[in-house]
Amino acid sequence: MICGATEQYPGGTMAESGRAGRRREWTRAELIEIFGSVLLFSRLPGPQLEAVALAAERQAFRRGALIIRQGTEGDGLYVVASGSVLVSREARSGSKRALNVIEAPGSFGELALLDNRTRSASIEALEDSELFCISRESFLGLLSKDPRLVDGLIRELGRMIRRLSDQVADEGLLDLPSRVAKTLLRLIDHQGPLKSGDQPVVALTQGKLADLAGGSRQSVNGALSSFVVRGLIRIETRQIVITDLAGLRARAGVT
Amino acid sequence: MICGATEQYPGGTMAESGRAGRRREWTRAELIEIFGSVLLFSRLPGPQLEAVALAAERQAFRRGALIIRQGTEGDGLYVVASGSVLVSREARSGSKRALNVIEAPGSFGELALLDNRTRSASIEALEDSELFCISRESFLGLLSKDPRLVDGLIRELGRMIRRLSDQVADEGLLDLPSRVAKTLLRLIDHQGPLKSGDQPVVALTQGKLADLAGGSRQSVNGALSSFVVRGLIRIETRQIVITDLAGLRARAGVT
DNA sequence: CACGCAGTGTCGGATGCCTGACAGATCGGC
DNA sequence: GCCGATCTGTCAGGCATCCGACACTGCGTG
Repeated sequence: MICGATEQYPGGTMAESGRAGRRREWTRAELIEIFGSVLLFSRLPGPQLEAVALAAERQAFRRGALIIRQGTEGDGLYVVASGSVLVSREARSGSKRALNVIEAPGSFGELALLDNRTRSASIEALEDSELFCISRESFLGLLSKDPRLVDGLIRELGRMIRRLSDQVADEGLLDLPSRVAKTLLRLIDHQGPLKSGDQPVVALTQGKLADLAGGSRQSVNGALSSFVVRGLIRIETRQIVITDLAGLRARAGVT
Repeated sequence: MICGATEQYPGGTMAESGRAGRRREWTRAELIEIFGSVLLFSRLPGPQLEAVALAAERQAFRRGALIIRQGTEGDGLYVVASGSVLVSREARSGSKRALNVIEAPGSFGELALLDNRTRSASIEALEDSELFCISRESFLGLLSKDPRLVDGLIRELGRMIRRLSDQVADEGLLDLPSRVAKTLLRLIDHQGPLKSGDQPVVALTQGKLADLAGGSRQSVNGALSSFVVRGLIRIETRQIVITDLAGLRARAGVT
């Protein structure tokens, strides 16, 4: 057991459930495609990518499953191959604050590579998802063999810092509706460019969106309703469709 | 002019003003001491530290001077040799949010090394301060010559991420008094261990502390007053003395 | 197919925090 | 040593947001 708990399907087979469901193994080409799309590994050529993928342990999680519990031991880096996960921190009081959503292809757990502290956040699967887990030891081995990985790591960390600085600054500087708008924009712009004609979609319950925006579910619902009135978005169950991207940008106060 | 604007003393000599005042040049030993204490350079041996110091341009700033303006061009890394600086972001509206205080010995501007974007935050001198500025070009040169620098950079970035994650989570999860308490704790624990007998001191005006904690000056003042009543702190002009560290930790909700 | 649970929409009261205002204290420059 | 600017302390009014409550909808599960 390289990467901690693996009993993600406690006594049952994985149910096919929407687009995330997937039982077959990945082909070599697919793996290279996925790992190469992760910023951390983006500088690596094909063969090295394959080596990374080989060092990883495949794991699958159902929608809602807890992948990492904040405060526990664990030193693995995870690559999200399919599906998406929610990064959140919880206070002693039980209330929790969501920090980020990571969609395939993406990665999380980079911090555990740098120090040996306990997990700083909890990770939950937003849909049925498949992850690849690479132990700290394996990663450091790869790192020493290929300095291009260092480059990717630094870029990844830099991006995280910019994002987090933004979030801290927005918090308390913007009112809730603006924060909601900004959160929506943040979520759609780090899911790649969309196919032409399609409208960007944020697939989250309003509750989780509220955790991300730092407000109560009710208030976020109110903000969203006001956006609907102005034709900026359309609300569907478990997801929000952006119908007027420019208008939403304006509402968020982005130039 | 390697590191941007340098006219920090517009037509005047630097006034001796408290502990920060300092006119003479630094000795080689002092430079090594300072640079070696910066996490970014902590892994480098003496000779390399000296090389780094030689690549840096010395600059001095008066209390209150604007060192970097958010949104401007600039690619230098700064080392704080004496004094302290405030990192903050401002919104279009003019209101600003302080992110962090960096005291000597410390560094800022690491992000500019990673990408070529404009400055993501403004930097202001909290006291008369002396900085050493290293251009991106110089730094990358040093980086390629000594891989130990990479190690330091990654550690530095990792620490920033943990700190920022904490801040985002606290925001909106804690009420203002708790946030104020936590901000005070954060400020004193990354200024090194104190001499025995001394009580930790946070040298900030209540206004700037409010910017850091994400509240209004008035509310922060109220929170501080309540701490005084409970004997946790003592308020002096332009600084706050922690008289009951354990009590303050409890108030912040830290175990 | 029917039930249960999760998600959505909406109220109204309670309140923490902000805004604006002002007086006294302290600092720093002339 | 004086004076302006900065900093601290405090109050009252207003409002954004939270919280608890409840009805309705729709998904997925047995």
